[in-house]
Order: sequence, then structure tokens, then C-alpha cells
Amino acid sequence: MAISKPAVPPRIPCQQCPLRPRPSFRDFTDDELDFVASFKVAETPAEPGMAIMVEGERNPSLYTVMSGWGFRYKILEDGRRQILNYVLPGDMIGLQGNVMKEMQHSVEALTRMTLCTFERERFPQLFRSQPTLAFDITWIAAREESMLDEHLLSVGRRSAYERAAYLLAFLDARAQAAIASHTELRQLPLTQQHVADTLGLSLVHTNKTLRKLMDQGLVRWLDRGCEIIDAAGLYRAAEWRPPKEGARPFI
Amino acid sequence: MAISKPAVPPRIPCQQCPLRPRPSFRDFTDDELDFVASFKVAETPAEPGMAIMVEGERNPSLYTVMSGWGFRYKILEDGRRQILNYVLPGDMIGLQGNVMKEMQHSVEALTRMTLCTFERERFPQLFRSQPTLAFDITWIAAREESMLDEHLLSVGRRSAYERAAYLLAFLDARAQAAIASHTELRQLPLTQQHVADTLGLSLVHTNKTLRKLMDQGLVRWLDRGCEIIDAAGLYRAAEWRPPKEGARPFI
DNA sequence: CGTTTCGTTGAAGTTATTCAAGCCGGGTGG
DNA sequence: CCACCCGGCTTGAATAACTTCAACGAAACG
Repeated sequence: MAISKPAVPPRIPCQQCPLRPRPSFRDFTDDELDFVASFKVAETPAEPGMAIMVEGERNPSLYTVMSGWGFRYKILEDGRRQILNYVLPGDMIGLQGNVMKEMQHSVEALTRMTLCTFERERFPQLFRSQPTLAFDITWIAAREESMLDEHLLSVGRRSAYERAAYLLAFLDARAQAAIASHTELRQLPLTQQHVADTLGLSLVHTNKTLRKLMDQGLVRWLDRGCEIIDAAGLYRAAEWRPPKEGARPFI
Repeated sequence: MAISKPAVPPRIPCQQCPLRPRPSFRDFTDDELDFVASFKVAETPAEPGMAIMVEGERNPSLYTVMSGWGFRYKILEDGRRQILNYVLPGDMIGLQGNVMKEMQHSVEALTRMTLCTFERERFPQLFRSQPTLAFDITWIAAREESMLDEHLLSVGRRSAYERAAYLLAFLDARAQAAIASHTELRQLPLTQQHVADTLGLSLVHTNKTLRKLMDQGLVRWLDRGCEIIDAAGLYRAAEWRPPKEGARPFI
């Protein structure tokens, strides 16, 4: 009698990836898709609050987010935490570990996530045999840098009110591009503590600042997240325009 | 009579690049060196205060710093400026422009600089024919990201005193690796305004904070820059350790 | 020898942090 | 069912950190 296997979650072949058809991602050739498919070794779920990657780790896995939200962060010895950026569907996690000796930041799941795991060992092969994918990796790294530049400007030079408006507008814009095909509810799955740790503010002050945004009718705070009511108003409050990116690659 | 040409600065062939022998840079194969040499089209000087790159620019040049200091920054409409990072010998400038449509930040020379200019059009060829160099480009982008992460942590979560100590320690460590073969004077060519715009603080508060570092005997302020007296003391004040990187690539 | 750039300082005012509660909804165990 | 607890949000008050304003000194420059 055949031994019944534990239920394996259905593994989606890259060729039928639900993300690819979305307008914000660039089309891949069959050859590229085949390589990516052969590069993928597993599909891993992650629960909210789970550590996906830990600072100091060596040879971490290389992932792409298929669904869900997460965030990258660093902490000082005494526990002060700075959230560096968020990861959304289509984003890579762990690229740094393939390039540096050890991870310089941690990653945690914000919602339930599904991650595509890739084979680290074949990473050099990607550079040898797939120059356009190699270029895409550079593209992805440059995009991350550009987001970090924007955050640094924000944390360094914007007022608390502008900063908060910027962050929510920025996340809304990313969510629109990466997730929402036809806009469902525009809501961001964060607590005010996450916002505080992203903006470099205390929780109390963050709360009072968000209240102002709510009083202006720009956002609403829900159970465990925030709903964007007036995205254009947020843009104005932050003196920010979302960069209009062309179709982006994702591995 | 022959028309006397303007003095052309001697152009250094990449094979005899004064930077390459330094211990912090990785060795290149002859093949790689030949490619880089053929990739280089000019050697450009830049004077202090000169704009090397401007936000919004399309198709900017691609450079590597051969000598001198510069910095990357962004400004808000009302003039508030945030310095994002500094560029030192061996660093690339303008990579973003080869990947995104337009530059998202500006770059300015801090001291007199010499820049090696590369041929943008051959950038795709680099990915096709030189996979290890392509990997190096990704390496460089990942290193920049890692520095930005560190800065964001600093600006978001460290106190003014820690931030200042961190910045000076960080720049000293980079200067040691990139410039000083046998430690000359460990001095950084910045004004207090630059420090303020990097830390996200006002000039006045920066001045008072730097004074504390001076009173502790950690640094000394000179004409138009700062001399590092006690690097280990700065590390301690910032709760920071310089990451020990292996030999790094540079194009 | 005036002008500009850079560093310095005191004082007043604003912004943000810390401390200390309290509220509300959901989940758990008695 | 209710009591309790816990995580997340909210609020007021005291304090600390940081900014702004205003001014001055000193070196560098043309």
C-alpha cells in the first residue's frame, strides 16, 4: 500500500505565475521563463510575525514574494528598531546574502505570505547564461536603492506630518502596482508601531500625527491597518509624486 | 605653425590604474582589465562644488571615481537637502541612470576629483560578455544598499551624538580602505553644513553636537574638514563596528 | 579692504519623547 | 456566561531634544 504523503501545497509553475500577467511586470521570453522555472526549488508559506531572514545569517535562501506583505529592518543593541522598507509581491528577499558574506538586515512577515525559493547555487549560472536576467537583478537592486534614497530624504528632512503622509502614499502606490488589479479596498496591513519604526518617531507621536491625517479625511485607521481614503491628498501633504516606473522585471 | 593644443591631462591606462594595487580592491584578470580599458572613454576632472549629476537628468554619463570626494543628495522643493551618501575613489556614479529612465538624485564634488568616464552604450555588452563584471555591478549596488540601510537606521533611531559619531567613523573607515595606503592625516573634507545635511539635523545643533565629540577628544575641527583623532572612541560612541568587507571589485 | 564662507554661541520657541493611564475588542479559561 | 488578559490604539502632562533667530569672530578671497 502506498504511504500517503503529507499534503503538499499546490506548486504553481512559473509559466502560470499569477503575478506575471499584471501590467506592472514586464513580459518574459519563453527561454527566460524556463530558466526561472528551473531555478525555483520550492514554495514556502510564512505566517505573520515570522522571521524570514535574520541579520548576521550566512548563506540565506533567496526568495521572491508571490503574495503577502513583509518588511526589512535593523535593530540596535538596546532594541531600537528601524524599518528600512517593505516587501510586496514581485520583490526579492535575500539578494544581499548572495553578494555579501552575511545578511545585514532582518526580514519579517507582516501578513501571511507565499515565497518562491530559488537555488542559491545556480545564481552564478544566471549571470553566465542569462544576461538579461542578470541585468534585471541589477535593475531590482537599483530600484531598492532609489526607494531607500527617498526614505532617507523623508526621515532626514520631512516633518512628522509629511513623513507619515509620504509613507502611506508610497505604500499605497506600491500596493496598487503590485497587488490590486481592480482596486479592492486600499488598505495597508500595518500597526502604528510599524509606522513609528519606519518614520523614526515614537509611537505616541506617530499616533498623534496619524490622527491629523485622519482629521483631514485622508486615511482611516482600522483593526490592524489603515485604509487610504484620499491618495491624492496624501501626495499633496507629502509634496511627493509617485515615480512612474515602466514595466518592471521580476525573477 | 602648428596650433598648440590645450594641455590634455595624461590619461592613465586602466592596466596601470593607481587604485587597483590597493589591498581593498580585488584583482582583475587580464581579460577583465582589457574590457574595462576599452570601456573607458575619457578622464574628467571636477572642481569642488561642481554638479556631476543632476536629479531628473536622462542618460547621464557613467563614471568611476579615480580620486577625490563627492556626495549624492536629494532636495525638496523648498530647498531642504538630504545627503544620501558619499562617493570615494573606486565608487561608481550614475549607475542608476543606466537602469532607470532618469536620475533620482544629484551628485556634487566635495574636493577636486578625477572621474573615469565610460561608454554607456556598451553597458549591455558588459552583461552579455563579462558575467563576472556584471556580477560585480550587482555587488556594488548591494553594497550601496547596505550603506543606505545603515544610514537610515542612524538617522531614524540614533541620537544626534551617536549619529555624528557614526558618520565620522563610517567615513573614516571608508577613507582608510579607499585612499590611505599608509595613513597620512585622517581627515575628512566636509563642512559642518554637510554633516548637518547628512544627519538630518540643523546646522546649529550639529555644531553643538560636534563640539561634544571634540570635548571628548575624539575629533578636531579644521579649516574645512575634520580630523579623526580617536577612531575607536567614535566606534564606541556610535555603538558601531565597521563591517569587514573582503576585497571589493571596482570597474 | 570690503565681502563671503564657515564656525560659534545664547536665548526663545517648537517638536518630539517619555511616563503614565485608560479604552476597546478579541480570545481564553474558569 | 463572565473575568481576565493582551495587543493595539488613545490621551494628557512633564521633560528632553532639536530648531530657529540673531548675532559675532575669524580666516580666505578677490
